[in-house]
Amino acid sequence: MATGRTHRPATRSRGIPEATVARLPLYLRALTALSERSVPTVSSEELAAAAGVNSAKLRKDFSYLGSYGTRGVGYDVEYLVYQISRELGLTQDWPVVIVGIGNLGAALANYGGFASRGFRVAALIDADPGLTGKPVAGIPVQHTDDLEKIIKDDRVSIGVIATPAGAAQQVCDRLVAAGVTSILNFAPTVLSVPDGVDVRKVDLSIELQILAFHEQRKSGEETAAGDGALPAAVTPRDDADQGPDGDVPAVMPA
Amino acid sequence: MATGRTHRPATRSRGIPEATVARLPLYLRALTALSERSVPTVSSEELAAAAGVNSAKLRKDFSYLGSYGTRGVGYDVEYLVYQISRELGLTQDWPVVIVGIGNLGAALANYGGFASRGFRVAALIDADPGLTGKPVAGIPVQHTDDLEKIIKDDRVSIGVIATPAGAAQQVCDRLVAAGVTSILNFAPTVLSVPDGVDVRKVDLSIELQILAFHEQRKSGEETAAGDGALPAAVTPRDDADQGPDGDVPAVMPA
DNA sequence: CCATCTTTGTGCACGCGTTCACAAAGACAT
DNA sequence: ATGTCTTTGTGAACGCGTGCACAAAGATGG
Repeated sequence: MATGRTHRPATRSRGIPEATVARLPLYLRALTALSERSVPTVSSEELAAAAGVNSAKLRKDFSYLGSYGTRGVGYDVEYLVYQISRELGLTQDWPVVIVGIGNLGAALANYGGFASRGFRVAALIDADPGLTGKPVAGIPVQHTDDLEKIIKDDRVSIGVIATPAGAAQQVCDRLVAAGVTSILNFAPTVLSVPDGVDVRKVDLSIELQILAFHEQRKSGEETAAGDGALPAAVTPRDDADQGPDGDVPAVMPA
Repeated sequence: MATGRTHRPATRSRGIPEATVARLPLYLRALTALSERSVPTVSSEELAAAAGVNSAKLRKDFSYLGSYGTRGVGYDVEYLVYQISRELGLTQDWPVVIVGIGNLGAALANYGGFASRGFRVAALIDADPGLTGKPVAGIPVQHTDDLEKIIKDDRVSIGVIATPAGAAQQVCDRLVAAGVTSILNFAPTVLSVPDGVDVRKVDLSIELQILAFHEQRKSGEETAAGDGALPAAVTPRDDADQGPDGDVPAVMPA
């Protein structure tokens, strides 16, 4: 039933791998910086360093777009900026609605990176009548009742959900029903959407927990002689009374 | 030189795959919800549906932690909550500092999901002297000058960077020098960190661009007879004057 | 105690993504 | 025109992640 699918499974639209698509914005950012410094060309090695990836990976990524480099020279910065922008669809206008204007929603509305690349905040929507009409980031907040009308009038296809978890699925359903086919979800919930709708999630809590996992590993490495690596800069956190398997919780399985 | 590495390459600490670690918080969230409804046990099928993943994947994920299920019955909810929490390191206290108290930093400070699972906002730090002392989310903002002291006094090992892009690398360097070994980066920049330091990034702009890519694909599918899927609900966006390869940019490569 | 039924745990195969390593291609100097 | 030097583009191998499909394990009922 495709509930909560985040990365798309294997639809790979025209041959550009999903992993490559996810890196294109990174390259674009690095290239834009070079462009502003009027750098004419760049080698895969330099650009890869700027984007924080392997140079072979970068070359293979670009090879999916076509042969835009010149051997012995590198890539033309301006040309590549245009090609990647076009491939990502950033040469057109993407109206975006943000639903849920709390702390996070307001921060997103104020975020400059939005407007920079083809994205335009078409509307801010919140369920709180007290907010209706109040400007946030220069845009008046509209009430949830008008959600469908806003989506349709402005032909919005991308929605950002920044509501509490409890409201997210309902908002999502309404967005999709009104015609939104891409959703960026900040609410800590798994969203169910029909086929043909893309969902990407940004989950602060999950990221922190992943960091905590690795952090814990760095601290407690008593048992099992180290498998190499783990060189320096490890604060030796003294109170490591967290037995690797010792104590049992109050509750036991039947 | 390991610059800007996000997912760790292949260090796989004790056999738990990175992909599994990334899903554990998802399972934990679903299990916590079940726990609050006093559900005693859950099958892999049910839990997988709640977490939005394949049931076989979930079972394999759990198998890396050990054999915590009972065949014919399922998994004990409370026990699994504890085991996953322990594995993720959430049974201990993780002091976190947030650097950069702008719109986003303030939103993060107010985010409840922080405190819920072992994470504690130890300090808010900003370079603006005008902010120093002012409470945000009930915590007084401290000045960047005291960053090192705060990190060391509170034994902080996780830092959240919510500064503008220009300041991020510098803040990162100071955090790392002071002893932070895990960083969650919200600034749109590639961070360079020494080995042994984990960086995860949350980049709104990148997520939107990935969505735009797929959105563009949904709209313009003139050439190349569809490879199946893509059934309905596609707004037929009329003005598709974006030739798949036709027009050339103003700037051409040499 | 045995049969049946449910659900876990996992062997296996497949596909995607990454990386190495190198041949091909072009720039540039002589 | 020829040779050298740089850098791209990619074939091939490898490893990780995913999902199928099934045997093993235990619960449950007679």
